[in-house]
Amino acid sequence: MPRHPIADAGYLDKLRDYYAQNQVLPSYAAIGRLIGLKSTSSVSAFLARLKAEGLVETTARRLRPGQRFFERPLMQSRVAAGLPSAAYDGPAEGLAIDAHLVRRPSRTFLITIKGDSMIDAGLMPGDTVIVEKANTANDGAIVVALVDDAYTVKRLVRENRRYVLKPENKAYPVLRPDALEIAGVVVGSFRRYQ
Amino acid sequence: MPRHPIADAGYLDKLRDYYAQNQVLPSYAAIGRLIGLKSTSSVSAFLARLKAEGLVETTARRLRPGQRFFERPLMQSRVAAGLPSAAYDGPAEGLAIDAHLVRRPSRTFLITIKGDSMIDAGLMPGDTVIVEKANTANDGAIVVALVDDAYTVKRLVRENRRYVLKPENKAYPVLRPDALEIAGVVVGSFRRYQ
DNA sequence: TGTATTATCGAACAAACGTTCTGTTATTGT
DNA sequence: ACAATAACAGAACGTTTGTTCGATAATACA
Repeated sequence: MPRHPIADAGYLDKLRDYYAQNQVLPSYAAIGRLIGLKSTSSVSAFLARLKAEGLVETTARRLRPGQRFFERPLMQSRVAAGLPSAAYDGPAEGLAIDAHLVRRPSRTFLITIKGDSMIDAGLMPGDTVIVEKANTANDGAIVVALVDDAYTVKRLVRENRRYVLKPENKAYPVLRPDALEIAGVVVGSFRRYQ
Repeated sequence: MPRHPIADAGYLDKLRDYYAQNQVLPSYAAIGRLIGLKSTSSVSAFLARLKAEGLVETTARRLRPGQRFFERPLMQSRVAAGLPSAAYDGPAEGLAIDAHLVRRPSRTFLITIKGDSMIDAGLMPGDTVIVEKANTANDGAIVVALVDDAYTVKRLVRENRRYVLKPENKAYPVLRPDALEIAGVVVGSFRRYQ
């Protein structure tokens, strides 16, 4: 009795809302209560549909969001009409941002940018960079290096046979420390206004 | 028998990594396997410690991440000695990225920066800006405006008696649209490398 | 040394879990 | 009008869940 031909869309929205607020998916019974299904078998069928679409997965009897679960319309520059309502009124972006930026939490730390030596790379004073701990890094990567007991964020560049630390600001000189100790690789950055 | 005085730090790391990869917390038995505890009662005790610190919560028999679960250690520029190992200093300086950047989830959406018109403000092509929906904005704020059916990110500046949209790149002209419709205010931005 | 304290294990257990099967009702297509 | 289909409810089920209790061993402190 398909009362709502494609009610799944609305159901999914509610599931996403719940996850955004709780960082957990509810039990089948709770999902039923949430979206208005009285039987867990109905929930099971509903979830089977979502599974087929890659929206959720089950591993070891544990329901979890699938790849597509977090897909949401990112605003495009071009817009047909109206205001950004496709932005999905639910509070899900927060977690998406975190997962997007932090891949390995246990190896990740943050450093606040001091000064404008990396400004041409778009790193302004006060910005926070996301760093993954590492002892080595590729040529051209932005790294956090330990120089004179202070962390410094610079671009690692190969110069002849050695690596040097290059600021992204012509007003600053290239650093050629005797011992170059790398603390980590910058994998992202963020900033808040005001 | 405290074989590891503060082993919880390492345990927590593993939990966080697991969550980052799976978007779900494992069952008690699986947590035991993950961190090396053979009894679910040990896991229960371990989790009780995390609960006391606000790192996880339990609602209706369902384990979920707490507020502090997503905090990342924030390093200081100056470092006394050694590498950043401060992963678990109790209430250490930590920052939950999503909560930091997204204050009002229901009014927040994201836009990807196209072009280099805001590069002097540190917004590079490909950066994502976090936008709070609003119809008005303060003088000097970076806003998302609707100009010719396209979203554009510019700085809102008062010029005589009207507001204009000022790029942060001298190569671009100031926009003086007849009708200035503001979609939202940029409250933050982030970028991922590679 | 002796006594708390803490971290862990092992086992027992009721509650909750998700699956599966059967039956009912509404819609769709012919 | 009638079969086929789809969405759902309800009940039965074996499994898994997380809690709790008692016991053990290692450290910390007096």
